[in-house]
Amino acid sequence: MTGPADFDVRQFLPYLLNQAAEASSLEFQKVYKDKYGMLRNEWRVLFHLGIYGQMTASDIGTRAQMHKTKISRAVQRLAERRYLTRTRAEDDRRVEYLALTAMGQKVYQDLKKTAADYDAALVDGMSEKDAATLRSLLERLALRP
Amino acid sequence: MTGPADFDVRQFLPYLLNQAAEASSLEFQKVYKDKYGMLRNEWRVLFHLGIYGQMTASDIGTRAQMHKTKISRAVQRLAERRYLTRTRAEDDRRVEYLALTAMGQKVYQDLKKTAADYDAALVDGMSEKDAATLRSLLERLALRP
DNA sequence: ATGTAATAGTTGTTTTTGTAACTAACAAGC
DNA sequence: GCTTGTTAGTTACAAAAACAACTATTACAT
Repeated sequence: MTGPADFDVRQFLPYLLNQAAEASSLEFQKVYKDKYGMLRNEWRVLFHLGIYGQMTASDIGTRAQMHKTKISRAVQRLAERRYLTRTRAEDDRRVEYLALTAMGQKVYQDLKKTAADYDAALVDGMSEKDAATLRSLLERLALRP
Repeated sequence: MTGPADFDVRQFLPYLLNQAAEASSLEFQKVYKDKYGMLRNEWRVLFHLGIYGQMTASDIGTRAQMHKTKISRAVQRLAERRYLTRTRAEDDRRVEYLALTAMGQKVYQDLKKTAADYDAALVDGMSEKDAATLRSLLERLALRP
């Protein structure tokens, strides 16, 4: 039985997850940063709009588990760069519909392709099965309340 | 064959890793933050010293893949709280040996125990085998240059 | 020995984030 | 209709991270 007494903190999941997340984000981060001047939160908002089309800031918050201030600022910057448009809802004037512009779509497609390639490099050497297990467990950990 | 065209960005490893890392860090973060007023980098430095005993800031940097400014500031705060002591090396006066005080050790032991419990909760419901696969793949991703 | 480079660690400045408080619009109960 | 509460989103301020420049010391080559 493995108790707390001989627990190896180097194997602590939050630590391993952070290490892996930081390391694996590094290379891809450079792409959206250097090429498009984007921050991580902006990339997240962008790809959610790319996937789902038009949605509100709250929708994004729910889907991406992002706080509303992060979204608010990311949306501002993306709007400045003309990657998205904001449309006030007519039935509920608190709400704003967000959608990518043509330019935003192009950036999304480009980044998505780069992401696909980079993802392939990351799982290179892993078995299909292990990679699938990894993704599924990560999803599960991410959804944990 | 799965090409970039139909790649689902929601399955992008860096994204999943960041989501899982953020979510899983949350609960534990509160412990070292609220109970000991520590930041993540301080917790990292602390547990490295707890594991390896005396080491230099550079050693920690190598082991934990942390930048030296992060370490420098974390060490400062830990020293202020009397969780560690700094000893100038006699043979090379640029170097400082860091080691936990008795109080630092106690904090480390307490956090380690909490971490062990929390880790157990995280893997609860996973098979032993899957949990092991997860840790091993994370380690591998973390070490990627 | 002496100028050049490298290493250990710190400090200063700028960006980003986190937290809380805020405005505006809507909803519901009485 | 008017108070109370809720939701959408923004803004202000404080905390933290990133990045670059810095000091001090040692190593190395000529």
